[in-house]
Amino acid sequence: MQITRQTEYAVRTLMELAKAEQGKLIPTKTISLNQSIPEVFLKKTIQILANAGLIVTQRGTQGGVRLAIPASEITIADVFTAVEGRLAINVCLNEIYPCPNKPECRVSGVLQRAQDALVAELSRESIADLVGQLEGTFIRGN
Amino acid sequence: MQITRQTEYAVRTLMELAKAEQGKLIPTKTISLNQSIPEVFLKKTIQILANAGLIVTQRGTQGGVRLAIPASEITIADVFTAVEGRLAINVCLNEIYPCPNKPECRVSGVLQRAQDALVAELSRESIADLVGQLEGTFIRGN
DNA sequence: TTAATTTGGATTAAATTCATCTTATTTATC
DNA sequence: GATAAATAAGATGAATTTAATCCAAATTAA
Repeated sequence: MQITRQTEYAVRTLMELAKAEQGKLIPTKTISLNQSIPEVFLKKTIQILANAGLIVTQRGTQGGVRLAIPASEITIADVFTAVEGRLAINVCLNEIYPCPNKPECRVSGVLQRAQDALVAELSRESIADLVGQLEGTFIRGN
Repeated sequence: MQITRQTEYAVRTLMELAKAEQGKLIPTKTISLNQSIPEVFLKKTIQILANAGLIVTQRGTQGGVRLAIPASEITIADVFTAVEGRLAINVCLNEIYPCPNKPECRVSGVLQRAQDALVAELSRESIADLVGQLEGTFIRGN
């Protein structure tokens, strides 16, 4: 019942990018050093965040990583979903899971409500909130 | 970010006992069959619940398992804690974890609030609620 | 007292997940 | 072309989860 290290790493990576100058590319190594995240593991995390459309990567010299959308539009719940996949605190809450007695199952009922409460809190705050950033200052790159 | 199968098994085990006649001993095998829980694995779960003081076990012929306290006094959160240990959705939320910048860390802040919301929901309902049982009918054995 | 039943507890093992490391490739810039 | 940096595939080791085996201890009934 714990999030993985990678999920926290992802949140901290996005915070690091949010704190940087708008649109500026930050090398993975810098994030790794600033946030004490194992570099090679961070690379994988960055790929995940890029595939999820939360960040943009740029190869080559002067390359690096930057936010793809404003930090104020990335909720913590978004990060969780990007890294861990669809959030489900129990197998049975995954719509793919073939639990035969789903509608009337009272266990899944409680778990669903608990999960909803969790997600609501995680959706309440954005990366921008975490770094104490003012809104409306993001300039979309191209 | 998922509970273990064992935690769900524990909830279902307690529900099974709550549905039984008050104070009646139910053999592990019966619970295993009724709830489709691997028998040997269930034994371990039962030991955990017994150590947590939620159930009472009795060896020998006609032996089995029964609730140690009224089903209305066992919340789902209690079961989670008994099986998974102190509930903490991130390592840093464990008071033992030596995160140097705990007080001002905003990540742990969000996570703490999310966890609180989760626990609140899990504490709202008891095993008795899950089986739709009337309260006040429990007779404490000796 | 003996046999049957049932939990207790230790050990082992398979499967999965986590976290990290390795190595090589591609891309961009100077 | 040399260099810097991301991309990608995959290997590895540790931890966790889930499960199975086996034998010991306790209790009850015949």
